[in-house]
Amino acid sequence: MKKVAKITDVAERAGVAKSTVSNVLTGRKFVSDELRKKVLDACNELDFHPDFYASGLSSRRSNIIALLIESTEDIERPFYRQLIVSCLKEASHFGYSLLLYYNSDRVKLINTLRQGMAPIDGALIMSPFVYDERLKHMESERVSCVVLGRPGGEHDINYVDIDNLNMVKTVTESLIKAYGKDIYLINSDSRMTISQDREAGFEEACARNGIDTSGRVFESLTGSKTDGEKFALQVLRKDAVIITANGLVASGVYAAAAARGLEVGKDIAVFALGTSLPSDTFTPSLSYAEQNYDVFGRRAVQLLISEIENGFKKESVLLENRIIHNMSTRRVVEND
Amino acid sequence: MKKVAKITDVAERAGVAKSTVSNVLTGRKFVSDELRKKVLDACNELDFHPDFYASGLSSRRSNIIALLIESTEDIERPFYRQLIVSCLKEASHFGYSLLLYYNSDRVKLINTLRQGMAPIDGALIMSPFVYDERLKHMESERVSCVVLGRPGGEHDINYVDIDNLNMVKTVTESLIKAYGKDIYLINSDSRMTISQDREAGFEEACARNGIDTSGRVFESLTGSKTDGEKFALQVLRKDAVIITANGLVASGVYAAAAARGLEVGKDIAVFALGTSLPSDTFTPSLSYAEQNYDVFGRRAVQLLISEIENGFKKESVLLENRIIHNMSTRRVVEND
DNA sequence: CTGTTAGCGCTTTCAG
DNA sequence: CTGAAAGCGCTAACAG
Repeated sequence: MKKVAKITDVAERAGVAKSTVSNVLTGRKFVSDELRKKVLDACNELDFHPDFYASGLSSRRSNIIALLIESTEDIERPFYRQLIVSCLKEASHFGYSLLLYYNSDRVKLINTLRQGMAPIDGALIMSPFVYDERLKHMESERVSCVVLGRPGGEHDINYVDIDNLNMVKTVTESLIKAYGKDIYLINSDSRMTISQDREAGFEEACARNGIDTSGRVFESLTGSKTDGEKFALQVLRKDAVIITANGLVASGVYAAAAARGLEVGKDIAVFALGTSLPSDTFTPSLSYAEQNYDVFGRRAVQLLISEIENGFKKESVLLENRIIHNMSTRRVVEND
Repeated sequence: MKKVAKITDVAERAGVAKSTVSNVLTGRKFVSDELRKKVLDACNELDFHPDFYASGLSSRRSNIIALLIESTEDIERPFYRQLIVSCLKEASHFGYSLLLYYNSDRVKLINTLRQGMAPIDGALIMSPFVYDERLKHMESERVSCVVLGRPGGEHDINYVDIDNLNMVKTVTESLIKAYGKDIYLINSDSRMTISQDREAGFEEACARNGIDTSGRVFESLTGSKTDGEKFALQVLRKDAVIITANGLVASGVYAAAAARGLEVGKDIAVFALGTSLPSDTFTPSLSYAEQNYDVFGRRAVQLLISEIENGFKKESVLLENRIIHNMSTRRVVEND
């Protein structure tokens, strides 16, 4: 039964001081090549591996970042699934691992941000947390944080968000120009800030074109094909435009159009503000806004790691979506 | 500038011994209700939170489990995205968080399994790791592990896998019975064990029905619609059966069928061994095997946590997929 | 650049 | 149940 080597053993074997071993391991102080090699050799010979807890107890560094998710969120959504993967990739790229917390108890989640409470150098948090006063009361004694989404008010916390408002505004305007003023929005859960931003963009564009939006915005809580079909059947006529929150809802609109004998793209327009279904699984191909959740996660991680390694500097990020016009809004393209 | 409370402060405030505080916090020894309350109150008043590193250094427990992913794996695959989410949900359910490691260096990944190398109580590892001899050489000094996928040979490590072989065998047999012997498999990357298992199942069923499989198995490395269309066009005739690795490839087969003037379900059969596209986005609806990656991850986590908390006990798991026959294999249903 | 030493904050032991 | 004390294994400060 061989014992596990510790830093003392390595020092002894290499014939150097304990601190020298520590210095070559952490790289925080220069050590001559000769000694460095001796130390490294000794480490190999003894199959030495530093202890995480012990080094963390002194250095307070773990090379781990956390992603905090409140379990009221539906983590099965494509958004989260993509986000987690993107964050993981980017974190790994910088030599960090990603620790996922998923809890219904926000207090627990927030407490995890305290220095030393969890083995993390920093954390990615979702925007609702920012409103929590507890977060304010621990400004000084918490780890680095970056917020995902739009935080309300002023905070000394960096954030990353997608510019939903301007995206929807742009889309709405170009659709009105190509198809006219009979335009509708089938939005998702209005409690989500993303829905609020989207609706605001829609309203702004309509206002500019003298369109009264009452009766023009629907809320689909399920985000399902059924909902899309149901709402579309209520309003669909020639030259109508329907903007949907996602691809599934759009597929319902397609079904409604078929039922009404209207040709998508030619008679009516359909645009999805986000979709996890490939646009060419639709006939005619669906126009949509590319939800770049990938860069969303990546930029957030970059911001966080920069803050961990170089200290805080105010530098939040607003990302633009790419708008893809396919055959379901063909008049827009033909206009150009 | 208030200082952060430590266990000594709590003890002082509660008027008890340091060890008593520790005992109520860890729950490892009985403490009278009276004292327990005093301690808990003191914790609240002082806003005390135990230090992760310090308690880990003594107790060697973190309530964190890891998922190790080699970065040669394409983590964007639906499999991984679902797996991560399922593991996270299940881990949280038991009060654990999930730490994700994603690295190209397998040695580093394996070293992470050593006791104390990382703040983890156990780890989920992918099957390729198991073949690594380094893993064997550290049996005694590693954390608890559960393998995801089929490990070769005998190991004293529990694993969870999906029974792909029998699933494909069953599907193949019932398709032959309903449509005849002109059957094909468009498989995915043959280096993946899942592909091997699937091909084996296909071969077994064919052998039993006196079918020579040469020229009947295609390998689609891209798993794309294009590939499905390409291969299907080579072999598609009336009464042909094509089993595909996924839904995208199946959509290519649908396209090929249309080009040939063959009606899916009636003239030919299409079956997807897995698909991330909802089957009703296909017309006619696609038959498929439900890839239950969700229970896959959950069972693995359950196994791991049981091992962490109750010690190792040989109890691996083989999961069955549910086979869903829709309109694209309608003769199978009509046969019944 | 080296080597000693003092912690880091908690758990555990053991005699009272 | 208490209280003192001995670690856990490493980092960091400081005198050489």
